Amino acid sequence: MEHKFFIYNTLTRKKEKFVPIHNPYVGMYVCGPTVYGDGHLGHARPAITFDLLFRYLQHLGYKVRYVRNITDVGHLEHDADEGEDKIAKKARLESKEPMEVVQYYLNRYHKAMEALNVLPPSIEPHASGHIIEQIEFIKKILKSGYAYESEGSVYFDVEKYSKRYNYGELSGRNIDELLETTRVLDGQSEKHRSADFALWKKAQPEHIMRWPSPWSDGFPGWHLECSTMGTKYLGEEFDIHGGGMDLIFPHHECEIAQSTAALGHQTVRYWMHNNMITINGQKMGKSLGNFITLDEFFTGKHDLLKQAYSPMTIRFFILQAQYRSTVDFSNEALQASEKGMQRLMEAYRRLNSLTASEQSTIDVKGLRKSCEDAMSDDLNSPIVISHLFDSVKSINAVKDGKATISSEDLEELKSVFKLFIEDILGLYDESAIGNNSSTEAYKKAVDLLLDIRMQAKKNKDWATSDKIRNELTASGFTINDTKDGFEWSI
RNA sequence: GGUUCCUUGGCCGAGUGGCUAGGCAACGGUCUGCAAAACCGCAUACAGCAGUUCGAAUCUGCUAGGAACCUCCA
Repeated sequence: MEHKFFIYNTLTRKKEKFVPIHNPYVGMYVCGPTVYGDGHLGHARPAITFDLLFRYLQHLGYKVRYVRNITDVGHLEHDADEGEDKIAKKARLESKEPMEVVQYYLNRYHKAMEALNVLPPSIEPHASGHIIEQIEFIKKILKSGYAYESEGSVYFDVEKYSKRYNYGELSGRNIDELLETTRVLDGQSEKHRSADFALWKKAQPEHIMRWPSPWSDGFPGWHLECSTMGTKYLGEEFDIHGGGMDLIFPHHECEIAQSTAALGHQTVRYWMHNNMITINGQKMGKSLGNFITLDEFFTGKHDLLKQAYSPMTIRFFILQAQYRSTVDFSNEALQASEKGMQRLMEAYRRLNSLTASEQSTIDVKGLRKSCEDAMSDDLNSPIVISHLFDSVKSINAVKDGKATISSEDLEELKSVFKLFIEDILGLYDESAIGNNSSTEAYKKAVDLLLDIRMQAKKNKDWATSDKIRNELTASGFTINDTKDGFEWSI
């Protein structure tokens, strides 16, 4: 299998040709959500970006194992010394078991992801389910000498590590500066340096999420789960690791350090990072309090939203930007996406009612390759969409009788549209009506009404024809007359 | 303060040296009983200044504005 698929590697800061380690198998790991709150628009971005990657890799013929973790141990809220993890805190506030909180938000996350047509990953490991593995991982780092125990906690020794390896290579941070600016630590701290990070944290008495370990009853550090679970399920070396750009430092930098310290080599070939979604030019984030949850988008219930936006509108909106660009949220932009997507899906539907002719006056041949080239250029979904829109014009021209299409070209166009719209971009027709026997009957009934209207039109009985159209419109249907008939949708 | 990055027409958003992005909106027109849909036409955009070049939105420098990371964050 040989493909020219280029992806931007954060580690080298350039686009590189994708070559899997164990062709045709591909391992990809993506940082998933910390489940202590509802998912917001920002969470949709990596989910959709890496869903696009997952789908495209499969289209290219790779056998992909996609691992997306669930962080349910909770990252530390503030400085480690006064640490209380987010899930424990939320649990206390809501008087619930931590795992009850986790389950609640995880269910809601899954529901939102399903609505966005994000395929479930192959494995969705929980950090809390891999405490033993994480402890073993810490032991390896201790054994290699890059960690130290202090007051029941274990910390990673960044300075020592940086003498042999390159701490900061992913984020472009200068280790000397990092160490320089963090040199002053009061003697009370357990950490030798503040640049050091926790691998194991001793739990305070009030800390309810805790597990036994050789060092103390406590919990694993924030970065460890990804190193541990990534290598557990994908091997000591795997192809792709993804996540949001805000995770580059310190999260992914620490991951590289941990894995390298434990195993003696790096584990990840290609690091991919999606950019942020902004709101008024500023990052949408939990800590900034300027986020809009996915449910709020779906229902339109938020002060900043002028209307509800369907899951597919959100998905299309995100796919209209390349994943490494920021996307600025605004009602105008979302409305433009909604309209545009409707036009695209309308044309896709129309494809099934086109009549083929002997010859084509439109050009269909280049489309498949153009779309593939765009996808292969670091997942350039906006270019794919622009190519599809070019074909929308052709489809409409045929529909209007201003152009013709051969049956061969029509089949090709249908095939390419299905492939890119449904299989790769993961868009589905939200206004499509199912195909079971009851909807068949319902469709026939609507068709019958509109046939009667056509008859009335022929007789210039505008009162009857307008009545039928108006009543149906009032019930939520959209009726469009065509050259020699009608189209309807709901 | 340090590191990195961004600034494209009314809005969103591709493009990284010469050749059309695309979508939405607006405007004009065609079609139509009306409406809708569709189609056609339409913006000589690239933050500012200077430089490199036969030629720059695209390279270099400076200026202005903005962002991300440096602390949990997708």
